[in-house]
Amino acid sequence: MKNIILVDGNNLLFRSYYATAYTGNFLKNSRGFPTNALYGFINMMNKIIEEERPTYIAVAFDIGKNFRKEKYDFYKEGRKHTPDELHMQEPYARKILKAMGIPYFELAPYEADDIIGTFAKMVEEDPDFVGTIISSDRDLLQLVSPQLEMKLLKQRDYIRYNPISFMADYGIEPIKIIDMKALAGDSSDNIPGVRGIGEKTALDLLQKYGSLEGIYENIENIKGKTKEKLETDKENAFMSKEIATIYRDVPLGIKDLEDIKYTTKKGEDLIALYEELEFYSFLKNITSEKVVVEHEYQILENANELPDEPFYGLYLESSEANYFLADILGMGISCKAGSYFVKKELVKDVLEKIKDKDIVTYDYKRLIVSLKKANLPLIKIQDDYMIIEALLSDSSKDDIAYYMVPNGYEVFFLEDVYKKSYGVTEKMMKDISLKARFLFENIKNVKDRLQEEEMMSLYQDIEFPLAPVLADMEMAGVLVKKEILDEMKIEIKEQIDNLTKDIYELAGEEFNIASPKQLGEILFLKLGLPGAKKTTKGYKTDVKVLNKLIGQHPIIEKILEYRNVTKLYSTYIEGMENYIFPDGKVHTIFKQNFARTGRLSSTEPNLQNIPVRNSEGKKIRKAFVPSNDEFLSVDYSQIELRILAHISGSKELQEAFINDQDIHTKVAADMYGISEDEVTKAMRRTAKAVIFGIVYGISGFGLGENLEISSREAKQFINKYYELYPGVKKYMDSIVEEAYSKGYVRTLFNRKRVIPELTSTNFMVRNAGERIALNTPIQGTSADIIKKAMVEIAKKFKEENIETKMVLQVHDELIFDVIKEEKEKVEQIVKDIMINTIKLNVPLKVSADYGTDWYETK
DNA sequence: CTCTTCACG
DNA sequence: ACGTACGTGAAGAGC
Repeated sequence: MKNIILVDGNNLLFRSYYATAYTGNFLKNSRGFPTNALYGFINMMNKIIEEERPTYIAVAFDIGKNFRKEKYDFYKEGRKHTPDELHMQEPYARKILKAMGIPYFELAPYEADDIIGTFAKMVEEDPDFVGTIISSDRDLLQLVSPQLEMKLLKQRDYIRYNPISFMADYGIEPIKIIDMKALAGDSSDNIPGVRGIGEKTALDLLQKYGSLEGIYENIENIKGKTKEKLETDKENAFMSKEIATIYRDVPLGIKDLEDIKYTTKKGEDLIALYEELEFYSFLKNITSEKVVVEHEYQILENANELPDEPFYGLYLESSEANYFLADILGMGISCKAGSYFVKKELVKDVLEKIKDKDIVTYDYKRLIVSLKKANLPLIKIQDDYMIIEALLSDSSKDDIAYYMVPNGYEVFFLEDVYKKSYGVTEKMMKDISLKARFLFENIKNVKDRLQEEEMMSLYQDIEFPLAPVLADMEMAGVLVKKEILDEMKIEIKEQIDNLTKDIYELAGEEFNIASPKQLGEILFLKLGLPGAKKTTKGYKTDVKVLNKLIGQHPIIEKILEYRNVTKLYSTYIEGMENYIFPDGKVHTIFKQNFARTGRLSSTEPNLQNIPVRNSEGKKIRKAFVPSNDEFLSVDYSQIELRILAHISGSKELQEAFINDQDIHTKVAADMYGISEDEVTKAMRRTAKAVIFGIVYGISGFGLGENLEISSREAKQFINKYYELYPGVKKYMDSIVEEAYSKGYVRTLFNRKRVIPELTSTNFMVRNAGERIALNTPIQGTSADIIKKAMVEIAKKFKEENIETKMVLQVHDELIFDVIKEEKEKVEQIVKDIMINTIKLNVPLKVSADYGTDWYETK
């Protein structure tokens, strides 16, 4: 099959330019020549080649006069003139394509769309071809056909349309895009359409009457204003249709599609261009493409064969992602003298031999659990490459292959390793030893970078020592009483059955209540309830929507209850039972370096989202019981707010914490201008919502939704808060400004988060970036503090020979499985460390609770 | 495989 | 005028 790719070159170049242009200070080479558009353009072309694997390709550009504009003066009127900085880059886009071996076309008076249209026609005349059009311009959707898809580029990703998916989204055939433009017009091209008719009405009309012509033939069946509008602007409609129609017979001067066959070309011309533009990263990619790291290794037969050296790279490969279920596939060891594959049977001897040496590994926590599980000796490790890379890179990956493959170390990705069920192949042994070699060769480099980024202390004092602490917590596990879950199961099953029956009766038919699509149709079509909100697929039926409908129909409350109980049933009862190991415990896996703020996350099962807010759901916690005598839960009170008080320097806020006031009551009193004993529950609730919202960068609208008040009122609350706490407002403004200028923010412990959203041209995405800038230092510092406390607690427990186990962390809370003789001592140590692990300008406060199951704890 | 919904801090 | 609170993980539906 011949795969053809048709690229809208102008569109890609424009998008790349505007992606970074708004700052006014974008990429230039050392001679001041702007290169920002080209940089993005090359990136996109490389990605297209890599992802689409074209066998035929053409890029189309606009050039010179344009026949639509010649005929209709207003066409594309009001468009800003192409900025000089972009104009200068245009010829280079052509040169680069030529050097890449990618044919491009431009021909006045036609536009890029018409050129693509012409190729589309040629594709349809040859059944051997299939292909994809690439652009963010929706006009081109009219060319979608059974042979030709379109990748419609969006801000961050894209949607792929074929005739079927297009029909599903729009309810009309792709070619009818033309008729839609004829009716709704297009403000970006200044196509008038019919005044007063937008996309929604246009689609409705087209779904009914098929085409623009069909609509006017049936004009008598159309009522009211719409009819009037259609009659007034009939001429405009047909003219708009003409303008929107892509021309498909551009004289391109090629024989057939064989003329645009693609053959990779990355020769000297391209190198020269990259050098001129100073695109060193691209240069490295094309030159390093040939540089595949050669790798020799030995299969170790005896531990004595391993040379005695001071420093080794060690990599352990598991048979699956969850290391509590996995087996050891083998181990790689690398040192100056060479690289070795160590089979499972020999791991023990090798570990004995190197136990006092310097060792760097990848995923220390996995190593500890895997060795322990296989009854192998645990050895001391100096560094964990995975943790270091996670601190350094913007998106963390738990698969070492992501760091190796781009550098020429050719290994399988874990996804593939875990798929293989036919034992340890030669390729796998090679890969495993190569991974160890990669660690050996590159650890110095990443540690230097860590030093440059000033995160060495974060790594050495917190993240690295935390890995074995988490390993111990995971291995300790939490005991779950299956009998209790089973009891609840029976009870809840009955509730579900009853609710199902009631709902069917109230709806007048049977349907899948768990399907938002079917439920939406029942509620809003069949029962005709008001307030329908559409998503792309159907109606929204989430809690917010349903809550607004309470009182309108008795089915609503039943559905809410149904949602409650089925969630409990499938996620927390059945779901939890599936994770219980033969020892009667669940062993969650904490992801240490995944969350962008530095928080932990918990998986298989997630023990950080066990119900607590709702009294029915909270009962699940009765099933979690201590292995020793009691649970102790110690949580920080309002840690994020205390951090805000500290880093913002707000004197008012700090004082409130220093005086140990109830912060929500205090803020409520200030906001309403009354004394604290006059504050009602509702006032406190409002203040609390405002305080939380501030930390997240909320808008008046958002707070209004949350409190069910008007946006205007909500905005007034927010302004009042800023007035009372000017330090907070100042912090918010300055951290956002700093984030824009540096491109990243940091926590108190120097953890860094790059925020690419801030460079987006999209208003929405940029706003989200600002909120991230605001929130990350707060959430992240809180994560740093509790991580540090955990390390210190584990250390102290060890020193004092305490056998009580720390078992869970839930962001601002630590849970211990306590031996009763150690109770007082443990509580003292934990509280003391949590409070004093860092000195802020405000005191930290904790509260402790005991229980014989998790339900009783608090 | 993506979307929607809902559980937690 | 935009579209509307940060950070997660799991389950079910439906393509």
